[in-house]
Amino acid sequence: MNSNHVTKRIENGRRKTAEERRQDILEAALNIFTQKGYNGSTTAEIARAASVAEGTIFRHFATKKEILIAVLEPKILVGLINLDKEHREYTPTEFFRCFLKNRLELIKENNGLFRFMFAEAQYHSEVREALFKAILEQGIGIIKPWYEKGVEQGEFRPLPFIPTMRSFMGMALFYGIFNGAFPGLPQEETLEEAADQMLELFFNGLLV
Amino acid sequence: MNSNHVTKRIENGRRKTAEERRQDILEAALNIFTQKGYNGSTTAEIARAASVAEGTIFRHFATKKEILIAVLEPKILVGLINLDKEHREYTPTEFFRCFLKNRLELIKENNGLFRFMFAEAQYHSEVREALFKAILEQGIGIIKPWYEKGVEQGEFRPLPFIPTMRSFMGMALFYGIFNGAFPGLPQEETLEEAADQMLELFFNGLLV
DNA sequence: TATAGGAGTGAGTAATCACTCATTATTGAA
DNA sequence: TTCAATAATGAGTGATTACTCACTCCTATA
Repeated sequence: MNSNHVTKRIENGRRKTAEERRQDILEAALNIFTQKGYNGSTTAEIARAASVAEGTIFRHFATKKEILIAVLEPKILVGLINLDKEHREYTPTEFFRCFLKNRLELIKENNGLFRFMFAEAQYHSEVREALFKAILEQGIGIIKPWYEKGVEQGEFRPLPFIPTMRSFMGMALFYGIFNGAFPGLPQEETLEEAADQMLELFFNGLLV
Repeated sequence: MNSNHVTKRIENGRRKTAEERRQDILEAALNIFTQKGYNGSTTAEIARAASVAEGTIFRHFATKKEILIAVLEPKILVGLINLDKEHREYTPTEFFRCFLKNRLELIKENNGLFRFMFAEAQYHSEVREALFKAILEQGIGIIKPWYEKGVEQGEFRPLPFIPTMRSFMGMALFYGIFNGAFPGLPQEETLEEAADQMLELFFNGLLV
């Protein structure tokens, strides 16, 4: 007996479009996923959070895993920083400063998402490969040209690129992701200060 | 009808002790957990991997979650490095070199475990808190005295400790954990070389 | 040798899961 | 207004889950 059927409407009385419903579900799924992990979340829970019936979910996505992919797909490609807005002549050093601050902001704003992505990358090869590709693209595609420019101009020492980039990314990710995971970690600094301290070490090292 | 009952024995014909069985189960559980995650693993699977009946598991552990805790408990405390074996007069710089190599080896040997711990820390507060405590103990308890000694002796610049330590740990963890997760990452170096390159950057910085 | 009790077993259980589908609601076009 | 197409629904389904328990096996002691 399916008698009390009332489809939800938005203000102007229009029923939501299929695309809007899809987005509702994805948004709810991301929320639940980041809280409980993929395997710890149920489709019933996601449906409740999205205010739709469980069956509706499977009208928009064939399987639960398809939701996971659809959730991460647009998020994983957020590699493009808007360095270009000023666009005028960065020195390589300035580029690194700007890039780091940009990444730290991004990670801070999407903290749960980032932690979730790295966690699930272990268990889902699709996620792992997409994330791997994104990291490489940022590292090789964006950073490397600036790094080489810095070396050519005599601004940077000619250290091997991959290990240097890996250390740089490690600093940023550990600050952004783990600080979010362990909110008790002693950290008085603002994001701006944290970036400056990281850069001070990265550029000049610990030794006198 | 439970008629074909044959308890397994080890070489000398003795039945395993309760403690030995417990360890079998923990070892099997760690294997399964690191492959599929906590929620992705089933007690039936763990039992099969440990060559015991599913019921046996629940004679040794009250719940599945208790297995998780028992698996990680001894692993999480592996903070004590054996720097002391030579024991003679490290300079602070030498300490950092030795500590880093030691940690990289540890992470490499227990790669799946480390990734699993960080992943599950998100979803289980017990794991999170234990891990958090271990990180703090290593950072504050082990590294800090050496760091301060280095500053006093004029070997290190007086940078703020927490951000510096965080960057240091970030480099090490990102190398150890993510390199294990993304085996395709370009990395020709041995662990020894990787450590040296990390230290070169950490001590002297990128700028000329 | 007899026996008490701990260790081990695996079929059974209630709960929960992802997913289905018959039915109803809502739409835009004719 | 009618109607065909599409969207939404939620009870239902078979599979799977963590966990139980009645029972058997094993061993240490007397």
